[in-house]
Amino acid sequence: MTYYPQQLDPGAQSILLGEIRRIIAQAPLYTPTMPRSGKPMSVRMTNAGPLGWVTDKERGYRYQTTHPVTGEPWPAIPPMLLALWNEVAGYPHPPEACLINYYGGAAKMGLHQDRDEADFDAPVLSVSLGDTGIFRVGGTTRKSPTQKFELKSGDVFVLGGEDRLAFHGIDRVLPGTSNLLDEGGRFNLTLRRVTRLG
DNA sequence: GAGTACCA
DNA sequence: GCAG
Repeated sequence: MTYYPQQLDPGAQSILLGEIRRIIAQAPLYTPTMPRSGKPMSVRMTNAGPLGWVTDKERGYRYQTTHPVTGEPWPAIPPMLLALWNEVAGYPHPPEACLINYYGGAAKMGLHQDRDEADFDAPVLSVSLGDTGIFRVGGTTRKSPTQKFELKSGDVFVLGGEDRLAFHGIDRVLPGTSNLLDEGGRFNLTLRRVTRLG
């Protein structure tokens, strides 16, 4: 099941953006690379929480406790995001990872599944900040048809239940559709439970 | 042919 | 330019 439980109002969006800026000051955005090929992704990433999702040529997709460039532990997940999870996720254990993706100018992300977690019972909760993203979701196989949605600044979106393993991606970001970020572009935050049990 | 968070 |  996919659903939009709520929209953050502009005040909440700018408070959340401040939290993200604080995280990035401590754990800078970096450019992840694909397993085996080492090709760079167009989004830049960082994380908050006890675990962060990373990828590189040598070791591939995984969660780890430290930033791959600085070697430091990830900053804490902002309390307001933990509160949002409690309101909306319907899952009795807190998220362990908050992946922060920044889509600059032409950044996009191809269709993929979030399947590097041990717990697929917990939903994945996403928050969009900044320019509108064209989001594509399909089914659990690559051949199933896809649908497009616009994810606007402040949109809270949940992939759970049957759709927890749905293929999804961002086709592109529409420049100039939000004035939240001075530099333009889009932040997407995804909260995930990684390990089983609490 | 499998796999594909890239690239075409 | 956009769709798939």
